[in-house]
This record gives sequence, C-alpha cells and structure tokens, in this order.
Amino acid sequence: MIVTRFAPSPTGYLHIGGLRTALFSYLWARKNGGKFLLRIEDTDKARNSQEAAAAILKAFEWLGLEHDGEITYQSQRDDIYAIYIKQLLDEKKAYKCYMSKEELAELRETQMANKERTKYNGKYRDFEGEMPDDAECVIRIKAPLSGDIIVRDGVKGDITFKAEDILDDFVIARGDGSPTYNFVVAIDDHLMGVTEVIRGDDHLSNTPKQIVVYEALGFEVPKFYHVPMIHNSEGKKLSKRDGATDVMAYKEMGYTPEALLNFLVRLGWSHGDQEIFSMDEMRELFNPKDINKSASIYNTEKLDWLNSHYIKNSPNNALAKLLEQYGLVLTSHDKKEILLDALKERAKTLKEMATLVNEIILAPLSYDEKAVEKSFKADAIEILNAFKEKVISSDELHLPSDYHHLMQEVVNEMAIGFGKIGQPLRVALLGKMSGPGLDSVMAIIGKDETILRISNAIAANTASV
RNA sequence: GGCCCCGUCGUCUAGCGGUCAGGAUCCAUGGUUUUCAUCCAUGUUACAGGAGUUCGAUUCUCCUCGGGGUCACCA
Repeated sequence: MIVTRFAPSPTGYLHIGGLRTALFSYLWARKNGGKFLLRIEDTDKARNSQEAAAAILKAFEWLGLEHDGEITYQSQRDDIYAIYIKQLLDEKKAYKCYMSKEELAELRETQMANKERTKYNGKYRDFEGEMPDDAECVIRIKAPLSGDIIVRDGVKGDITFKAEDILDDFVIARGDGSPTYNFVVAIDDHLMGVTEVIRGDDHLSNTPKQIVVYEALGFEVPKFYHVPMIHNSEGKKLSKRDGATDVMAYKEMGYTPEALLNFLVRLGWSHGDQEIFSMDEMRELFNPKDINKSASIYNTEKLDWLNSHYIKNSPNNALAKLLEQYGLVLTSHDKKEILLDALKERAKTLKEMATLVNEIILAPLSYDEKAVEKSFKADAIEILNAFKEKVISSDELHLPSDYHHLMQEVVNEMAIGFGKIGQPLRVALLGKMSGPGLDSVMAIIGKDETILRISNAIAANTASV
C-alpha cells in the first residue's frame, strides 16, 4: 500500500508551497487507494505554536484535503525516540560527544580559515575514556566516512553524494536529550509506514543524512520525490514576504478551493495539455513521475483565469452558498437565478461577485461623472421618460425579456439605436457605464425600483444638463 | 566558497533524435453584445551559449554561463 504524509512544522500558517506538496502527497495516496497521513513537526518548543498547527488544519478543511488516521505530534514522541537513541548507543552506531559549543565553534573557525569544509572532526567517535555521569554531551551518529550515498529520487533521478563531501557524525540528540530533525524524520516515517516521501527539494541535501539513519536502524528507505521550489518573481525561494502566501488569504480574496488546487496542481506538474482538472480527475491522473524537474515562478494570472472559470461553471445554488462567506445571503432573494446568471460570467473572484451583486441590489449612491457627461444629454432624458412611462403602464413585468420588449418598443417608436436608451438607462440604474444586461438588472430589482431609479437619476442629473 | 539541483514563449507547460517546436495564460487586433465582461477568431514572443556523438539534435555527452537550494545542538 502507498502511504504518503505531509509533515509541516507549525511555525506559521500554511503557505502555497507547503500546500502544493501536501496536495501532491494527498493525490498520490488517493490515486492508489493508500493513506495520506499528517504529522506535526513541533519539536522546537520555542518556535512552534498550537495556533499555527490549528491554522494548518483549518486550511486543510477549507480545501477538503482530508487526511487518514490520527495526527502524529512529534512533541509527544520523545519516549519513542529515546528507545532508538539508546539502541544506536548500545550497538555502538552512535556515541556521546563531549565537545563544548565553544570548542566546536573554534574548530569551525579554524576550518574556515583553512578554507576547509566545516565539519565535526570525530574527536569522540572512538572515545573510550570515562566521563562524569553529569557531563554535558550530545549524541552523534557514526556516519560513513567514505563511499557513496545514492538518493534514488523519483523526480530528479539517481543522485550520488560522496560521503566525504557532505557527511560528518551529525548530532541526533542535543545536550538536553531532545532528538534532532534528521533523526526523528526517519524514525517517524518508518513507524508511520510511509512508503513515499513527496517534499520540497530544499530537503534534497538532508536526504543522505536521513538515509544514514535509516540504514543504522535497519529501516527500509522510502521512495523519495523531491519537488522543485516555487520561486517569486525575483527567482528566489518563495517566502512570507512575497505577498499572499497564506493559503487562507486566498479564501478571503474570493478564490474557490477548486481553482486554487487546480492552479497548484499545474504548477510543476502536468498531464499533457490539460489545464482544467476536477478533484476527481486530479485523483485519477496525478502521478509524481510527471513532476517537472525545474522550479517554477509564482504568478497568479492563471489562478485568476481558473477562478473565473470555476465561478462561471458553478451551479447557482452552490455559488449562493459560497457567497455567504462574503457576507451575501441570497437564499431568500426571489430573483436569485437571474442575478447569479447575470453575474457569474463577469466576476473573477467570489468577493468581486459579492460586490457586483450589491451594486445591483443597492440603488446607486452617486453617478459616475464621466458617464453622466457622456450619455445623459437632453434627448436621453426624453428617452428615459418615455421608457419610464411604459414601465409604469405595464402590468406583467417579471422576466428580463419583459423589460427587453419595452426597451425594444421605445427604440422602435422613437426610431433610435439601442445605445441611445441603453447607456442613459444603465447610468440611471447602476450609476456607471458598465454592468450586466439591463433587462436582467431590471428584472432583478423589479418594476417599482426601476421606476424609482430612473426618476431619481433624472432628478439628480437634470441640473447638470 | 564546498556539495547538490535546474535552464523551451513574460508566466505555467508539452516534447522523450527527424515537429512549420504544440497548448494554456497574459498582451494586441478583429468579431459578437445597448455598455463592460464573457464568448469566438487571428496575431506577436521560446529551445542560454559553445563543442562533441549522429545522416540528423530542443532531445544524448562534455564544457561555459546563468539561476536556485543547502551546508546548525532549526525544521
């Protein structure tokens, strides 16, 4: 069975890059009928917070990425790690190192001065002497001093590291006994049964160290897929300074989960020329072997396009429900269908759509100056009055087509083009020159409101004519 | 600096020795529309550079250049 995991460190909110690797892991597990596990890497008490962990979970919930089983919290597993530390110590695969931080720093300085690679010198690797029981020490693992470490990566291919280039006896337990990252990752992934690790390629250079741990412990090494970074427009690793990288900010801005996920799945991964992927299609088609080898630059143009695509293609009742998150309650509006049909093709985001709805429902508070100047000429008043009279004397006005007929009549009777009535009427109803079809707008606001807005507009703007 | 990864239109990408180098987005133009948007059509723009292998390289190899990542008792 394929088991994948997402293992964030709760130092802040869930960001775009993390979400993408989480999505990839989720999809690959689902595609194979496997499991997608969650592990919170909260061993650094000073930097982690519960709020951050909760924020990550909340983002998962919004996006509908459900994980399997219980969440693993590393902070609760010290007992487990201690067992393996002891095991390695007993098997002489790890040892106590009594070098002080000062001595270590000094060692580094000397190495740097000599332009050598900075690394631990193995001073206590074969130390047999006695030290007081309370002597401060860290635990280091005996890493291979020579030979190759080969990372078999599903994205990049086989990568060979020379042990002498990159390894030293790295610390697996700190002075206070707490285990370090590269050590616990290997243990947790093994204990959780993780078979495939999909993570950012900033972890690539950690992987040889983790392989050392796997091998020391006799664990099977999982399959790795190192996903290239997402870069900002400067070509650097995406960071919190690059604007909206908090996943939940996308909700606030009015993006739908489908659009965001579709956007992310296509960032670094592709399936031929296909651009639009439903969740079902993603789960069906995703395969980490098709992940691109090179980094991509973060750019939201396509996200906007996808978002408007999903809005356009959403059923109205689903849209109405989504819109509630932006303070718009439409369930009781009797012209809900007309309203949503008129606007869903015009909005790039749900937030924008909520604004557009309000611009129709609420009478204009002011009239755009340029619009008035351009289309509110003397003849326009005459045309508007003629149209208003027709509205007043009509009984059955419900559908957009009812209003359209009235407009048509005015156009015919006065022998004018549609633009002659359209523009001033639009300004009267909406206060500006752009917007949805006027017949729809009038059907939505109804007969009385239509009459009122025309009258108000004429009253308000006659003076300036 | 050491080690590692990467390099096709501005951006996301297809390509897996022979293609007019394809799609999407963006942008521009035209059409549709009472306006704007949508929609439709058309168009501009790319294989980082140099050697080599080959009848033939975007594709394989090497070098150069460029970009990125990583080098902790952080994760």
